[in-house]
Formats: sequence, C-alpha cells, structure tokens
Amino acid sequence: MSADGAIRIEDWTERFQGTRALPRVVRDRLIRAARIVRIGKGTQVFGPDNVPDQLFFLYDGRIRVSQTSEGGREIVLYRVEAGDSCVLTTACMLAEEAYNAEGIAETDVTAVVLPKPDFDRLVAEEEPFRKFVFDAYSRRLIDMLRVVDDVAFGRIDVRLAERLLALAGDMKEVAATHQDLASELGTAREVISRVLADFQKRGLVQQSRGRIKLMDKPALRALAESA
Amino acid sequence: MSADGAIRIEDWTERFQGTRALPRVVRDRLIRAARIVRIGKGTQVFGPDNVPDQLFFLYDGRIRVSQTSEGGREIVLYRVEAGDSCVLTTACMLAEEAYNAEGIAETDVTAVVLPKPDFDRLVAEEEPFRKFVFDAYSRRLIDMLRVVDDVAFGRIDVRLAERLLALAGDMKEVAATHQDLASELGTAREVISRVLADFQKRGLVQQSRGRIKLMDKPALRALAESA
DNA sequence: CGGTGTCGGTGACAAAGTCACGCAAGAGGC
DNA sequence: GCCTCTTGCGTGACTTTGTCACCGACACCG
Repeated sequence: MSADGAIRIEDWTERFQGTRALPRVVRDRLIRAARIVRIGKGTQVFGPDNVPDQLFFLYDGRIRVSQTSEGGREIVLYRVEAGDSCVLTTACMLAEEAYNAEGIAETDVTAVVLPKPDFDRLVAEEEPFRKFVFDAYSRRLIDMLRVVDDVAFGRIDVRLAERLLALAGDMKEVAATHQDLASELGTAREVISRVLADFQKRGLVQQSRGRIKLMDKPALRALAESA
Repeated sequence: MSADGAIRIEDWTERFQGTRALPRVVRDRLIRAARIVRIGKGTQVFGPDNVPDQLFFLYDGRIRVSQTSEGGREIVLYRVEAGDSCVLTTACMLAEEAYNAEGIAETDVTAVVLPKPDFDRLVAEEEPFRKFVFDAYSRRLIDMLRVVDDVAFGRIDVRLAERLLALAGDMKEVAATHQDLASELGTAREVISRVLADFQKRGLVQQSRGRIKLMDKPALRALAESA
C-alpha cells in the first residue's frame, strides 16, 4: 500500500463482467478515475450511518450484507463475492426512507471505488457496463425473494442444515459460534443450540466450542433439500 | 378499447417521472413505440410461467406483487401504484434462477408496454429515464428490506394492525377475508382469526363476514407503531 | 492459579403455525 | 319461503419457534 492509501493493480478492469468487454480507451480512463482501497476484515463497508457517495466493486474478498432489528437480532441477507458490485450502496444513496442494512467485510477486502459521476457516465455510455449493473440489481432482488421465502415459510432445521453446508464449502468443519449461526438465519441463539443438539444426537454433526464438524454431509443435504 | 386491443391516451408520457422530463421529440417517439393495454382485475401480470419480454409502466390501477411458498402459503411483497414501473419484470427477464413471485392486477389496470429494445435505447440515451429506473429498483430493494425485517422480527398483531390501517386508507372498513389478510402477511388463516378475535374483544375492530370495521384507528395506530 | 469474559446448556413459558373438525352466513335453485 | 352448497370463520389440541432467566464450562490472561 502506498502512502496515500492507494494501491496499483495492473488491470482490474479484467476482473469484472461489466468492464472486461469495454474498449481499451474506456478502460484506461476508468483506471485513472478509480481508486483502489483495502478494507480490513470486520470493517463496516456501508450502513445507515455510513452512506458512501461512491460505488464499490469487489476486487477481492467477501462482504456480508445483513440487517439488524430494533431488538438487536440480525439476519444475513446475502454475500457479495469478488467480481461483483455492491448495488445496495447505490440503493442507499437514493433511499430517502430509513433502512438498517449494513455491509461488513467478512475477509480482508480489496475494492475498486468509483466516484458517482464516473459511474453515471459509464452507465450512460457503455452498454456492457449497464448490463452488468442491471444484472447485479436483479440478482440482489432475486436473493431477497429467497430470503423472504426462507424466513416466512422455511423450517429452521432445514435452513440451518442448508447454511452449514454453504458455510463449510468443501471443508468438513464450520468455525462459528451458535450466536453467529443465529445471526445468519435471523433467529435466537437458544434455537440454534437446540437444533444443533438434535443434529448431534442424530450423528449429523459433532460440536466443540466455536466449531461444528459436519459428520454426515449427505444426510444434511437430504435434510436441506426436504424443503 | 379499439379492435386490436390498443388504446390511445393523449399523452401518457406526462404521467411518469422518468418520461415527463424528456424532450418532446423523444416523447413522441415513445408514444409511437409503446402500446397501451388494459388488464382486467385479477389477471396475472407476470409470474414464473409468464415472463413478459416487455417493460411495464403502470398508467392506472394497482398491481400486487406476492410470493407463494411450496406449501401454498402466500405473502405480499409490495404494491406497484400508478406512475411507477414494475421492475421485477426486468429482474425476471434476467434471472436464470428460479423464483416464485407473481404480479396480480388488484384493480383494472391500464399500463404502458414498452418493447425491450426501446427500453434499452431509452435507458442508454436519456438521463432522466435512467434515474427513474434506478430509483424504481432501489425502492423495491428497500421495500424488500422492510418485508424481511417484518417477517423475521415483527409480531403479527403489530403487523396486522399496520396492514389493516394501510388497506383501509381513509375508509373505516376493510373488505377482506381472514384468508386474504393471512396472505398479506404470509401467515395462516387461524392466526389472523385469533388476533382479530382479540382485537374485537378489545374494541379495536368489529367483524362481519368478509369485512372488518376499524372502530378505534388511533389505538390500532398506537399498536402498529409499538414496533 | 484465580479472574473474567465468552460460549453453550437448560427449563419454563409465550407466541406463532399446524391439524382436524364443525358450525354458520350468505348465494342460488326450487 | 326452504334446501343445499359453498365459503368464511371459530375452536381445541398439539408442534415448532422465540423469549427469559440463570448457570456452568471453557479459554485466555495476568
């Protein structure tokens, strides 16, 4: 990282669907206009009291977007992965209504920050970029549909099985406290404790402090898909 | 309605934020490109098996966008009012993933239908229109945040009070069955029955078959805001 | 080795959703 | 009018989920 907090990355425009397809001239202009920032793990990227006036494109890392209730309970809405843009920030900028979603860097994050005027110009002039942005919006809307469906109609044991598998990926262990998992699903810690105790009794998982070993992924998958 | 199903309305471009500000030439071009359709109350405007390849702008009427679970339970996500565009259709068009939201005409509806190529051109060339579309997307995203918050963290008595007031508007009566209200909130009929019975015992409402008279709006409002 | 904060377990209760049933208020036919 | 059929609603018993209060266990740190 250089003194002014900026980092040079040879050609980040290669990284994004929306910029890869642009003419060389435009890409060079973009590289000049944008700043690259690193954000430490755990930092709030945006939130009700932290409305950015720029657009974020995630070069590397992962951002967790979640919502917190008045009562302090939390639910994860979706995650923004590398190569994607964080459209909720644009929505935030336009929103006059109150909302309480926030984005937290779940890993160390490298992001491309584009000032709004440049963003506007790009959306106006470049078809591929426009498509990229609309795509991102649509994807988020669809994500939200899924969340609503899960929360309104889903059973927590099913949702927990699903989420454990997702969080584990290829690993066979998930490093998360019961509270973390409760925040994922928008429920209470005790509920997670009960369900996990049940999973353990059934031989699906093996618990230790702060970590859950998935002993029988096929069975978990079966449960997750019994929606 | 003329023979081909088209209707002429002097100048619908006056009706929308996004078109009102456009130069006369563009508006005239639009009027030529767009069709105007009437949709009967109760008709499905879009849905999983009915993905339109055009864009909808609601000239008059109201569209209810809801989601149905596998188990057949339903929840209302938001309503599209006159002067607004229905962005979920654009999201639908791009979505590869499955979703199960649908839009139903809640009243007789008059809509302006714009073929996608014309829409794309308009978004590309006209700043006010672009702003209008992004605004619409943002508004929906924010709406969805609200829905998630309500469903995940809200109490049904509070949500029901809220919804009754919203549905009543200036009227003092709501024409809806318990099942209708359950579908509004994504819950079960019996739950609504119980809560309404309680409301009635407390003198907040007066029930008769298919209609609910709001006897004490201030008290309902107090309850609704005690979130 | 004890202190301190975090993590998890538990039991009792409240709220919400499910299931099964039955009654009653209209709507329409006779 | 009276019968019947549909649809809306009421109810009780039970399951699932969320809340509350509290406590013990573990890890980390001086």
